[in-house]
Amino acid sequence: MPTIEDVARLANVSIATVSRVFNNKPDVSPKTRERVLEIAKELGYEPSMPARSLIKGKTGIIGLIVPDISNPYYSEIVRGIEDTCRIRGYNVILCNADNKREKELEYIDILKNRWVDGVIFHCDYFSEEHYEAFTRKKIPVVLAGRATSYDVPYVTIDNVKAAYDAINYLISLGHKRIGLIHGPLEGMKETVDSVERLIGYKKALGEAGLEVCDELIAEGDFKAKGGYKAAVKILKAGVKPTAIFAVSDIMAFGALNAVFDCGLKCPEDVSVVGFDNIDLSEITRPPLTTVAQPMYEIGSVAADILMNLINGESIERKRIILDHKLVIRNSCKRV
Amino acid sequence: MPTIEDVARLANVSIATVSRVFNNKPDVSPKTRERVLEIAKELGYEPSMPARSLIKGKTGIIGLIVPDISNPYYSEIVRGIEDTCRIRGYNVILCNADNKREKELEYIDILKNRWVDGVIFHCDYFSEEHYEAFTRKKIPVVLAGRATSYDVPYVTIDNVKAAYDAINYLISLGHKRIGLIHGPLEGMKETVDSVERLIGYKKALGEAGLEVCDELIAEGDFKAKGGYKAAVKILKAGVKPTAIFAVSDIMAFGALNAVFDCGLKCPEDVSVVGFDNIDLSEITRPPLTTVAQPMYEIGSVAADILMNLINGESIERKRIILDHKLVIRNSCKRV
DNA sequence: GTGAAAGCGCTAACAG
DNA sequence: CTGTTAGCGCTTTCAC
Repeated sequence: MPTIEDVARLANVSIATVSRVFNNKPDVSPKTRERVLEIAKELGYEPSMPARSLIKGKTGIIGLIVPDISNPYYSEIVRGIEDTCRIRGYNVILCNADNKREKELEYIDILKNRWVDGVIFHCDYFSEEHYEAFTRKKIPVVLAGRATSYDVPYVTIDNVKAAYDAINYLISLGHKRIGLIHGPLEGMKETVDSVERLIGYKKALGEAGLEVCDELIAEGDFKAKGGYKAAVKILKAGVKPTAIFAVSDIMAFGALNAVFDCGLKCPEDVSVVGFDNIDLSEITRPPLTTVAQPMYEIGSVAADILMNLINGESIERKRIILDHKLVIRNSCKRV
Repeated sequence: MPTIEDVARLANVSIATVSRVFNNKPDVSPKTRERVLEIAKELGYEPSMPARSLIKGKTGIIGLIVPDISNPYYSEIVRGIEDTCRIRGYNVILCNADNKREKELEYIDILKNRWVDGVIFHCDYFSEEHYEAFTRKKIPVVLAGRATSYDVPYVTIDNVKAAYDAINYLISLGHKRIGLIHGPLEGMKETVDSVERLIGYKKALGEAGLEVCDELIAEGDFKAKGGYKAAVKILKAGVKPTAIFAVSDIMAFGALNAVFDCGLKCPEDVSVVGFDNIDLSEITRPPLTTVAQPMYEIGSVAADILMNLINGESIERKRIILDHKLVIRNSCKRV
């Protein structure tokens, strides 16, 4: 590995000059610049980032903490983040934390020691402990896909409204007994997807004068099997639902199968609505009607905000609510 | 941000001693150690990784170049890699390269400048150019999910055998007209998944005395829509296939729908076999029979090999072929 | 325009 | 056991 000194020696200049060339500083004569570049190329020299980081106090790296990269919802967000960072010359350190407080805190620590310029964080519930950790360590942070009342920038969607829209659609189709499959509730903290969507669900029912029936509400785990089991539970309950709203597409996939396995048909007997609009949601049979949220954009916007924050640029808005959209396919029917 | 010096001053010791404490060197008196630790904790001091990297010539970071993290197949591999690295104290820089030579090379460059200790690489075809880049820059590299004839460690499965097994299964069920949906062929380089699986397909047919019919072979793009189109093409061809083998589950999902949309039933009229065994493959209707490959393990083993390589430990085997397994569900039927 | 020198925060001999 | 010192490779004054 050639260093700046090797280049300087062979080019008959000082290391300061080489440094100037590689930092595009103006005061270097064209001749010298050319010669330095030539020698550097010959040697295959390129500046060492760690050395640069040490002196500048910046690494050009951002940390990314997500629950689980193997989940399509997150991997799409991550895609948006990485793409956006790449464009602006940042690299991303990926951290899977499985929503475990302990792992998250450990990663925050590690990232801090690595001098990352900032981190994008995604967890089910952004707690005081999290806020404390970032604040104490003075790490710029933005939340992707999660809101918070703490003074931390975030980009997400309006989950209450999104669920509300989905249920209203079902109601507009004449459904009266609508089941709901939510995910883990995290002690009913308000800023958790499932809780917010549950609120939207109840709100819509309430406004339509429909009763909220506990038998129609079941807990899943954001996985297909969990969705399946929850759907079976709802389907086998006393009140026969004519529709089921699962707060994630993956769970909706499970629900779709549960419907069939219970000897029913979707959408003829039971309508199903999902949430997320992941790629695969259009290839189920029937194609899934779902609430689309812009995963890629959530990641991309979050990354942009973080990088602006890092570079001291002013942020117009710290709390960004992106639009969701009901994508109507063929899993719902008028009753 | 407190530095080692701050701690040294307040603890009344030299920075060398503080360094010793944080590197668990033996020759520090328990008293001193304790005092140093206490002060460090008070100050919230932890060693700076960039500084450490600079002096040690190692960063504890490994680079990870994959085509696309938002693809479930890759994200599962990545999961295995990250988990395994985490356990051994390494962090991972994630790079999406979309199989674009240019992006890959650029990332290799960046990772080199960042002094990553090694990289795990995944691309459709490992070319001379790639090999050259890693060799010239002296970056330890291991391929995950891809074989090569170059002197580079890799961990993958036997794609020829895997496809061969799948087709033989179909043949054993009495199928004679078996369609194949492959992915892009990359100029027919041998070490490409699709090419290898195509070879296995032909081999099985050949051994069974069945003819390879071009009309039964179509190209997809590893996406559901591509699989759908390819399946339609095969289904509408002159020779009516009784089975279709798609070399990825996602394409098989598309094929499943194509079958239905052509007014046929799976498995009654057409059997379908996929490849990968991603999570979702068991929730299709019918549940997909598929060739399972151990994505997580591929990543995990590749990471282990790389870290051993980095630490100069001897590698028992540089070329690891993990087992695949035919997972029989309900998408195939005897004819 | 260019060079000399002082660090960035840390580790690793080498003394004592 | 502990301190002193010389860098790791680079950027950034401050002179010339």
